[in-house]
Amino acid sequence: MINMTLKDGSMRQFETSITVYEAAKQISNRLGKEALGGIVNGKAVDLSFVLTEDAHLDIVTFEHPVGVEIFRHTSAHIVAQAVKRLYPQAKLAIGPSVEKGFYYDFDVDFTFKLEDLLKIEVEIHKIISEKLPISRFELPRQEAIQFMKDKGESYKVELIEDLPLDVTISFYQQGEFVDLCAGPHLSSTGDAKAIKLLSATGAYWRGDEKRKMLQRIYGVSFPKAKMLEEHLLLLEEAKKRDHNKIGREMELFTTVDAIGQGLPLLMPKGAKIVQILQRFVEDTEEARGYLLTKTPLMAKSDLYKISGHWQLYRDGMFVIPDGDNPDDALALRPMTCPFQFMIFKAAQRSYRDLPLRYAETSTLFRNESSGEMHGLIRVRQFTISEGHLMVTPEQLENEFRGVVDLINYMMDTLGIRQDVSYQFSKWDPNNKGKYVGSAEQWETTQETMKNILDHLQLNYKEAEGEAAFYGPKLDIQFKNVHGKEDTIITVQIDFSLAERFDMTYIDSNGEKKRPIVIHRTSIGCYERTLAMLIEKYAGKFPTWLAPIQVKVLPISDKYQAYADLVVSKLKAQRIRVELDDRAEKIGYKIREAQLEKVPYMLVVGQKEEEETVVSVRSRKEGDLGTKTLEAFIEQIQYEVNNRVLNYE
RNA sequence: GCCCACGUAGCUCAGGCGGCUAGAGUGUCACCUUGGUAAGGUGGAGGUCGGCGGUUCGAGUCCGCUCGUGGGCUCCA
Repeated sequence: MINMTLKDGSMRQFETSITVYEAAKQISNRLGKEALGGIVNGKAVDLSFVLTEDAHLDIVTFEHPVGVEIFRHTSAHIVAQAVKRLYPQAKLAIGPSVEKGFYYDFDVDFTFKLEDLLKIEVEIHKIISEKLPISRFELPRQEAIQFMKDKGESYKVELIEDLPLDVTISFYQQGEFVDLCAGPHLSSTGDAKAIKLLSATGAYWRGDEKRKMLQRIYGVSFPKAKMLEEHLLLLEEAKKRDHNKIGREMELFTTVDAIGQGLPLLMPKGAKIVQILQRFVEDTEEARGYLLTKTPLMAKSDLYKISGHWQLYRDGMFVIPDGDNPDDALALRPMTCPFQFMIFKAAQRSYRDLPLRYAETSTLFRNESSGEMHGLIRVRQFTISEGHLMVTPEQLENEFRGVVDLINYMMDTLGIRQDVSYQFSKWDPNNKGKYVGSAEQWETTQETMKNILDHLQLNYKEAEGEAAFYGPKLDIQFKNVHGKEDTIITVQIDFSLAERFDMTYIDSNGEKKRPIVIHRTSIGCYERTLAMLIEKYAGKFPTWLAPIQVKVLPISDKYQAYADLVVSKLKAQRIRVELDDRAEKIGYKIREAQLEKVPYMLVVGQKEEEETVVSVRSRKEGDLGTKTLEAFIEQIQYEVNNRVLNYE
């Protein structure tokens, strides 16, 4: 008799040893049909895993993340099998399940074109219909290495050699195809059902750009064809919110070949939104004790040599030669820190002056590599709500909290707080050359930061090797419509640069001390934030952010004079208004205004003129009936002053 | 920087196995219509098919290079 504790806490007894699959069938018919694998005492296993003793058992289906992983991982193996059949010389690298599906990397002496993917898909469907049983076997380390050597799979050999000595080395076989894999997997290739290949791209072996570029095939898979169709439809829908598409359609920004990559132009409507955000940010920061600075956009190399940028970040900077002497070069600034540090240093500071909080709406330049630019999200010139706080060690935690509070306020005001995730970005101790400062400094700073984050009860994930070169970061991440994650806001604690810049303050004992620096942004960079807002609201911005808040639509040109009066009264109240006085019918004008995503339309005709009112139509709710202009102005001002959010 | 896909009118796109004067919708302009809550009608203008070079009797179409856009890799706000 063995006892299994199920995930709902109930207990189940089985006569003798039994496979996970049989157990699932006995628990329920449905579970037997849908089971993809199991979790036994926290460890994911195949359906064929034999239960021999008491344990916690969780049967996983496609509704469980582990089930999805098993499913997608097997899909990757099927892709690899298909590729090996069509291109026997292809060498296998790795093929994991990832958030958006799965991929498999191959070393081939050509590149996969779209038409190759189609051929591979045909072979995949063959393999699925062959219903090949998938079985697991284990080999001792040396035999495993020899086994893969014999097959000419040099990448697999490298992988095995790098495995920890105590780990069990397992393989999975389906038909003629064998792959090194920890598993678990489905029981048969027939269970993989609906696999779709999405793209072929290049990817460096082990993510190292100095090593060989392999060919990666991305795909996605589901247990039912219908689920796959729905998923593909969802991807299409998401692309309709793409800030690149909406931003260009709504004339928020554009790009021009002759100006260059990563250098978007904000058009009047986009610039208006950024201006609104910037005013809001600067006012809020001032209210919270920040001092505004305005510093140069470029500096001599001397400055960057002190900060470490010249040594560690030179590839990322635009360097401007100055005469014949390379030592006299200027560089456009990639960060504001050294400039604000110099302001700190421009006077003798006392502990009574701290904390000093500097803020600047700062334009930065970063020479991103050419394949990196993306709409407004990755650009070469951007403007960030930058700031640095110089604090004493005692003030650090409180000031850090203050920064997080400011950030939360910003995110709440924009309505995006529930859409972000927190990441604690740490250094990579195995790559010390990328950073300034000692290992001890890094470890203690990270510990300090971790404590603060824990006190703040932020639900963060840790990311090694993601720190800035001068310190660990709290990164606030958001995902774009393609599911790609980017940092929108960041806070960093820096124990290094104060030393490099010889920044000091006099403490209460009259001794010189180094301040701790908090690098932070309150709303991130305006271009990227705008991109995120476009995608968040699909262009239907809240009234306070909408570049055009009201469109006045006269029924005909007989009411032009009244329409002009309405427009001028709104303008006098600083409401952003446009007049559509084209000789078109009202239905047509409404349709256009609606497609332009203007929050309010005011229809004016004979009735309105006689009664001196306006007919209000909202983007969201349609016809709202007539109101006096004063009442409408009051309503819109309420929305603007309170920064009312809307989700449509 | 590397890999994949793409670049045709202001915008969205069709076409393309090399062959008359390159199409549509939408926008824009003119005229008619003066209207009541998501598209009224007619007509006109607008393109050296991203750029440069090559193959050819002939290139928007084929080839090479280049610029740009989108998606990945490395990197990063």
